[in-house]
Amino acid sequence: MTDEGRRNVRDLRRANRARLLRQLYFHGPLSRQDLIQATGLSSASVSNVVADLLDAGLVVEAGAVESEGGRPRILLRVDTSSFEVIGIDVGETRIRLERFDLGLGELAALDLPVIGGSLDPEAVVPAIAAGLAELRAGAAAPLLGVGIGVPGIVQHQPYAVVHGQTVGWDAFPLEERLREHTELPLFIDNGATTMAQAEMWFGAGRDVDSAVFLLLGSGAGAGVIADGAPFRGSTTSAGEWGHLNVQYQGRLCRCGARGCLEAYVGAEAVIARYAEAAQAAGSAGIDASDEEEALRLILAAAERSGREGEAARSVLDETAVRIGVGIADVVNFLNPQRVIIGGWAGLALAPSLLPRIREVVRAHALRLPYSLTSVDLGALGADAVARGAATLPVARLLEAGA
Amino acid sequence: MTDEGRRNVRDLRRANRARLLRQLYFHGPLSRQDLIQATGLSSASVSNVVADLLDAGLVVEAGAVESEGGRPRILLRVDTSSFEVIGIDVGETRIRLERFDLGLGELAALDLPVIGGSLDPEAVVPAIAAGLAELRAGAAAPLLGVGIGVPGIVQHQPYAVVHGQTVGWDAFPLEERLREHTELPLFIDNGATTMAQAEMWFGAGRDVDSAVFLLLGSGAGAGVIADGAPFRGSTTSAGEWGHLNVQYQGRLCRCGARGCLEAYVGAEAVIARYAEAAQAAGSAGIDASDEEEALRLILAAAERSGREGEAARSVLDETAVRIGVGIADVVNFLNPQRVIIGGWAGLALAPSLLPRIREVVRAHALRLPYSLTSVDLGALGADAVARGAATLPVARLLEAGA
DNA sequence: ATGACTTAGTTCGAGACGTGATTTAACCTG
DNA sequence: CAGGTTAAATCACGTCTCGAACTAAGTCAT
Repeated sequence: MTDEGRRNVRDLRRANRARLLRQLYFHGPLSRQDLIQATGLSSASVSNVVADLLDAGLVVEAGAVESEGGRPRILLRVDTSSFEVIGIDVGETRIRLERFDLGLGELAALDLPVIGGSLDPEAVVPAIAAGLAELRAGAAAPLLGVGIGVPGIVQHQPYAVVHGQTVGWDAFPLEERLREHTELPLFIDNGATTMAQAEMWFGAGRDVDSAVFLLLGSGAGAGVIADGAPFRGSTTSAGEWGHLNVQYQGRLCRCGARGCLEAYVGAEAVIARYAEAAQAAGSAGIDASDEEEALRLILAAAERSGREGEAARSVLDETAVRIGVGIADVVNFLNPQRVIIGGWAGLALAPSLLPRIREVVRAHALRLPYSLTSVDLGALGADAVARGAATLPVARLLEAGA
Repeated sequence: MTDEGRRNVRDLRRANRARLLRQLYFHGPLSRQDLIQATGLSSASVSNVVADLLDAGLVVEAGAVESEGGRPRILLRVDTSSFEVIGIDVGETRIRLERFDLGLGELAALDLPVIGGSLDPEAVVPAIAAGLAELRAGAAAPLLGVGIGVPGIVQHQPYAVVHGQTVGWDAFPLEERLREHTELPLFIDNGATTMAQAEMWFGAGRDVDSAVFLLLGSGAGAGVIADGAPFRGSTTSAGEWGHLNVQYQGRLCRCGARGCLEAYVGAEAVIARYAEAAQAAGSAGIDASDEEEALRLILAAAERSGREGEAARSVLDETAVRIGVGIADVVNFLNPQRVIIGGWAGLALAPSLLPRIREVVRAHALRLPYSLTSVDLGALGADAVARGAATLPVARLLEAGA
């Protein structure tokens, strides 16, 4: 039904240029011969299109492969220094800005703490603007654009508006507000989706084309990749994994509903549940300055014997069970080739909970989709959201082929 | 990452031919002028491509539109009599075969009861073969193919194998087995997906491009449409809505897990739950020869006063609540523009339960995705599965443009 | 009835593209 | 340095879409 697509011969060339560029970006360096093999185009066309790309400065020669009796193959690669991009992770506990080259090699980074643990959108805009200015100062190549991952649903109408129901962002016009501070192209998307894109390009999803990436931080979300591309639903709100209902009339979630997964498995929820359990057990609970430390203390407590350890182990076990059930839902409903757990809280919790999580998934998923999937940890660490945000302008470039 | 797509100028023509054919199929009859508007192609190209389609016999002239001072526009439409297709619904309670013209107008139908309420795959194959032979007898045009909707997960490896965990089909090689009886092209897919396709083309999804269709029969499944096309996951198992976990350690589901939605909302589950409730209340329960009658009796009982009515109302109310929660999950996670309830049980239950279902969805869904969606009844009735199956060969024709 | 006007559809020449065949380039071996 | 081998560029050809010119088929005023 979409009215996009090739119409005339020039669109055809654009598509073929994009195809070669993409191949070189993800599998380069390659020779022209390799490109013929990989794309099915004729040698004449590959020569022509490569000449285009060389002229545009997007691709450069990268040495030659040693000859085996004939003319040696000249290798080609994307010139990663031809453009730079900026990726921003607007998290509930901090804002992280990073500058990358076109190949997503990190060039500079900046961490801004969120003041008072509250993500006031009115404070976020000037913070990002200042960070952007600082990062741009060192750039050695034109900036392709700025990608931003946010903790909420993004609606393009046509300028990005963010609905962060759980962090108090009510239809905040982030794109328009940032537009006052910069003329750079802006790409705003849900943070879980950007994380998913980063893991697909460079991490745990490199070798599949359908996967679900769980972002466990203060809350819980997911990025869904289908057929190699982000699945966004009719707005971009697909992937609100944290608000699957796992318990009828269960715990109250900060979204206002009862029984959401996020009310059990996000860092905020785990900490709250531990506080309740500790109180019930008559022990002291924990005293931490922030969520990351609190989570570390709970994990440490679980190693100890006695009532305190018992409470921590029980809270963590239920966390694993709820995550496992949530993953089984995803496996049954979306049939991904892989489920990847990421986010700072996910990366902190999963190493010790993974066996239990897998056990629960096995018990609750249908046999066939279960047999075709696996549950693993993210490969990129906690900066995957910012890195994935930076892939957005690059993806645009690869699609356009210029 | 996909390696499909246009390469040379002939592929370009094929794509444009497909584009025009598709436009005529869904929005015809149209004049060449309308096609220029709709596709953005030049008048010259439209003339050429239309000439192709006329030569191929796929399109015919269909009168003219009255002139407004100039030469009248000649209308074009797809010749629906140029091909016929067969669609088959393999349901848990019956097998339905239908023959259609290319425009999915029904030409003939055949209903085969499932003997003994058990869907033995070894009995299904000869039944389908016999039904096919009977239906083909009356065909007046070449048969484009046979589409089959089945109650289970379909894996193409490369011939369709059906995993119907809840009906006891264990990797049944349906395509190979049917191949022994017919040389017609076979298109096998999950029944919920075919129903979704039918509703998208001709029913409740005509004006959107992202929707979820719930198939409530003996069990419960869903067909997911994203960007106008069926979402199939890495195999075709996406959409196993009935096995979302809605209650930790809840009722035992026939899939073997506990707390699946299907253990609460499928006809089989509703009848079982009513039997338990009636027994607990000391009333007689129901005595019906099949599931459809049983469901009717329960709905009728809910209209009566007294303990019996009370039990029925309570069972139906929980059914509505569970369906509502299951829909809220879908709304949050996939962000569809519409959620449509279909299937014979869904169509029987939903009229009376819809207000309660909507109330529960509202309470459990996030505000934004809730505000962008609606929950409604299917528009095509219970033969949507067979009709949707028949769309599969047609979809192939429209994609190929010849 | 006639001719001016209007709109629909076709034809024509130009420009762009991809392809297979041919030619040129660059290396190796003896 | 000649003969062989493989890579890359070039050429001639066919196909495509497009804009413009042209033909077809109506209406309307006179």
